[in-house]
Amino acid sequence: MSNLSTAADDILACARSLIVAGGYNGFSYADIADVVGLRKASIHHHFPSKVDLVRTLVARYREEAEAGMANLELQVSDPLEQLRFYAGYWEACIADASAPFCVCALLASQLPVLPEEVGLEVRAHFRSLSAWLTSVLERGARHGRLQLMSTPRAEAEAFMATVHGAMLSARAYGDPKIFGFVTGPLLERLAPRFPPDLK
Amino acid sequence: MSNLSTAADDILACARSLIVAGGYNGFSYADIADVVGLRKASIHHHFPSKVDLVRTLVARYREEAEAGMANLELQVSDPLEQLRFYAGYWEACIADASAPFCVCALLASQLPVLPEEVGLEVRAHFRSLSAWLTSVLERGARHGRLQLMSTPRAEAEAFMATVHGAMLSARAYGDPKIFGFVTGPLLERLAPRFPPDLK
DNA sequence: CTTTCCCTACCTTCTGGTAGGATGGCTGTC
DNA sequence: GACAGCCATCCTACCAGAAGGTAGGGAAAG
Repeated sequence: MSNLSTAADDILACARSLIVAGGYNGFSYADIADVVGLRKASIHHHFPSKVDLVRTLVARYREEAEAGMANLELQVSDPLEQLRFYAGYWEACIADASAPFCVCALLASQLPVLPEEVGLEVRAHFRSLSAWLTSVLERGARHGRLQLMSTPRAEAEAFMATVHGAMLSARAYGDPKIFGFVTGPLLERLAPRFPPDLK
Repeated sequence: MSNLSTAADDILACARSLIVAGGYNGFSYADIADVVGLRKASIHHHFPSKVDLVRTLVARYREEAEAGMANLELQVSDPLEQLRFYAGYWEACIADASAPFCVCALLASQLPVLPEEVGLEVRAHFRSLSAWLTSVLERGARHGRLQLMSTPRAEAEAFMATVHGAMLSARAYGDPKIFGFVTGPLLERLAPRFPPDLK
């Protein structure tokens, strides 16, 4: 076991951070080669074309995201706490600059110029994230743990949009704190004014 | 008067729509040349470098935005109506696909790989938009025309983030209606439950 | 003795950008 | 009005480097 096929993983990790920084056209095979310490041709050995690389990168990202949502369902039962955890995850990623943007959100902004296969993966992530948020909000509303002002679906789309917009603002202002500044009140608003049970 | 220096305007308009589609690295001088019917070298005559082109493009975009805000202050007095107009403007742009994304929002997502001069303009737009939204919300709250749940500044940042995120979702889903689906409830929530005067 | 991984070397196309020439409209001056 | 000069616009032709990608060989592990 141990470090099986580290090279491919390194390449994917490097490409991910490069995409997060500048999108699909913001990096090249040469950029990756410089960072991981391989030659361009060796990158092509692992991922024949750029489309291959980015498609598998996004596919893996989606798997991780799905796993994260599934895990959150197991570990945390309270819907509000699930949302808090989700927002907190991104707040931490942005604060320590380890992954200051969602790969799919960034790629989605360039959808019109994305290779079709990549675009399909990106869209799928949006649907999956939206579906999960909808289910969390629906359950929270049903159990009186969340206070919605419209349908779960509408609140979910608004929640997702606000989180993505908060990432953008944090980047635009060059200030990680703006993310929490935006998502904090968003979560507060969803918390019930008079908690049905005292925690 | 009449069509003075139409060429430069054509180039800027074309570059704008190309940036809206794919960002700074998503287009080339050759792409512009194909569309406006000039040769690459002629584009360089009007805008010596790509940085020149995009910097003036964003500067002009900012001027238009500032003018739009100023005009809105003159034409519409009610803060809620101002916000509605702002959101409605983008809803229309997205629906007819004429400008399905804010140039600065798209460029902001690629800030780390943007030339510094362009980045500065982009950041300036965010500050200016945020400042205007803050003033609208502050005034609305003061006059009882808007119902805020936190400070005007916080609501302004949340509003801006949600609008940007809604643009992203509309693009990701390939469905212009999602923009209104997200921004509609956002505006409703700001509208006073019991209007202080009956319109 | 095949497969995996990585290499050097090379290719084609695209990239932003430059040099320098042709056209043609606007000046000022006689 | 004629004429020279200027300058804005657009062109062809070119360049160096970066883009994504290919061909084929060497080492080493199974």
